[in-house]
Amino acid sequence: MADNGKLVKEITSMEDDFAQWYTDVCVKADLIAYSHIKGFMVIKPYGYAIWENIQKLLDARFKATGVQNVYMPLLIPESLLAKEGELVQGFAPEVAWVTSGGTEPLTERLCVRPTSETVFSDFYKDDVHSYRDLPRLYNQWCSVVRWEKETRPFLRSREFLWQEGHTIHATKEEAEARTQQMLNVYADFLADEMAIPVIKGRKTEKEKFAGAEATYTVEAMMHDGRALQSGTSHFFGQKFAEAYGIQFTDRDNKLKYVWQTSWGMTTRVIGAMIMVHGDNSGLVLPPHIAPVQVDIIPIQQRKEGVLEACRKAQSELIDAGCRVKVDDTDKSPGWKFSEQEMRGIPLRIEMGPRDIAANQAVLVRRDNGQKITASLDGLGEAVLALLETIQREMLERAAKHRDSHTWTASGYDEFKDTIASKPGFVKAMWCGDQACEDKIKEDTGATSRCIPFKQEKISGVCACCGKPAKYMVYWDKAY
RNA sequence: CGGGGUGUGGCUCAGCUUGGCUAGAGCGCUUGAUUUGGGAUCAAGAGGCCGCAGGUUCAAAUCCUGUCACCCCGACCA
Repeated sequence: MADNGKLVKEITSMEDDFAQWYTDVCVKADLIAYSHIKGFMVIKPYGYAIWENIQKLLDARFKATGVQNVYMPLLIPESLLAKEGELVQGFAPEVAWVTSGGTEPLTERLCVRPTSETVFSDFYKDDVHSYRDLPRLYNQWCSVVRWEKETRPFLRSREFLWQEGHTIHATKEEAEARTQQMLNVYADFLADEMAIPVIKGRKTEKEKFAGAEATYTVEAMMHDGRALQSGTSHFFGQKFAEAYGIQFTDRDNKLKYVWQTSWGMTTRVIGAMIMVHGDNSGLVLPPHIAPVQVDIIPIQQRKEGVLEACRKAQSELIDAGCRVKVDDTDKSPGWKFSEQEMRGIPLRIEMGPRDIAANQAVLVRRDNGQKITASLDGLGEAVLALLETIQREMLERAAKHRDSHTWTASGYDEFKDTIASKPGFVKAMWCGDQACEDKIKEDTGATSRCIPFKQEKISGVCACCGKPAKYMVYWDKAY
C-alpha cells in the first residue's frame, strides 16, 4: 500500500464511514450486485468462487468427522413447523409463506424454510428405529429465507446460503460431544483457512437459539471493533425428539428419544472476512480462500517477450499448485494494480522488460504492501512459501488487533464508559440474571456475545448490578 | 412497522420551482489508432417511451391523484 493509504477513489475510507466502506468493497470487489428485491442479492462469480472455496474446505472438515450430505425440501407445511413451540415463536415474525400453487390457493400454507430442524426431525422420526441406526450425522448445503427488516450484503440478507448440520444420537454425552466437536471445526476452519481468530463460548439464555437447550458460538471481532457471530452449534437435548416423536429401541429393549444437535455457518463469514482483513484499497483475501492467489501483471505487454514470459511464469506457478492468472487486458498497469487490490488478490507479480532481462519479477504482497524482488528460477516454491507466510501473518495481525481491542471493566460506570469510548470486546463479570443483560443493552447497545470457555476473574461481582458474579462474559455491540 | 429522502441510458447526476424545439452531462460500453513501472490520449459510434398507472392540458420528465420500489434513522436477527 502506498503512503497515502488510499489509491482507490471509489472506495469510501473506513475511518470516514465504516458501513459505507463495507458496501463499497462488496460492490467494487465484484462480489455482489443488488437485485430488485430488498435483501436478495446476486452473488457474482467472484463472490461465489469465494463461497465455493469456503464450502470445499469446510465440507472436507465435516466429512473427516463422519458427516454425510443430504438435501431436504425447501417448503415446510405450517402444521409441521408448529410442532415445536419455541422454534415457531422465534421464527414466526420472519418466515415467508407460499399460499398458492399456480392459480389454486393451497389448503395449508407452506413456509419457505428459515432453518430445517423441523423437516430433519420429521424425516428422522420414520428413518430411525434402533440404536443400530444411530448416530445420524447429516448436513445440507442450501439457502434459507428470513424476512429481515434491515438488510446488508452478506451480513443480513433475506435469503442466505449456509450449511446446516443436524445430528441425532443415542446418548446425551455423545450429542454434547458432537456439539463441541463441530464448534471446534468452525473455530479451526476460521483460524486456519480464513485467518479469523475467534472466541469460543456459550450463549446466554437470552441470546441462544430458539428451541435449543444450549447454544455455542464462535465470536469474531471486526476491524471497527464490533462483534460478529461467525458460527453456531446447538445442543437440543430431546426437545425436538419429543415434539416430533423421534424414538428408537435401545440395547436394553426400551423405547427412547434421541439426543439432537444442529450447527451452521453462513455466507455471513464472507462479510466477516471483508471486515476483518479489508483495508482502504478494498478486499484482502487470505490465500487459502482466494479464488485467484496470484495476479501476474505484464508491463509494456506489447513489447516482444513480455507476455510470453508472464505465461511461462504462470504455468510454472500452476504446476506448483497456485491459482494464478495473467491480466493481459488492454487496461493500463495502474488500472490493473488497483483492480487487483480492490479484489484482494493476495499476491501481485509485476513483470516488465527490465525484470525479464534480469531474470526476475517484482512480488507485491496485498496484505502489507511489501515489495520483493524474486528470481524467475524457482519462482513456484518462493511464491508458495510467501502465500503461506501471508496466510499466517494475516491471522496473527487479526489476533493482535482483537487482543489490543479487548478491555475489562469492573464497575458499571467503567463498563458503560468503555463500551462508549473504546471499540472492541469488553470482558466483565455477570450475575447470570437476564435483567442485567436487558439493562446493558438498553443503556449501551451492547449485548452479551458469549460466556467464554476460558473463564477469567475480573472481580467478584456483576458489573451491572453488583450482586455476586457467576461468569465472565464478553460484551460488545454486534452486527 | 414509525420518521425523513429518492426514482431520468449500465453507473453518478442535471433538467422539474415558472409545462413548450429532436431530453442533457460525466463515467462506463463498442470500433480504430497511439500508449503502458500506480486508475493513459485522441477520433468515431451505440444506448433513455424520464419507476408504474390514471388524470389535468392544444402540449407533461415537469402539475395533480394513486401505486410500487429503493435508501437513511429508530424496535427484531446467522
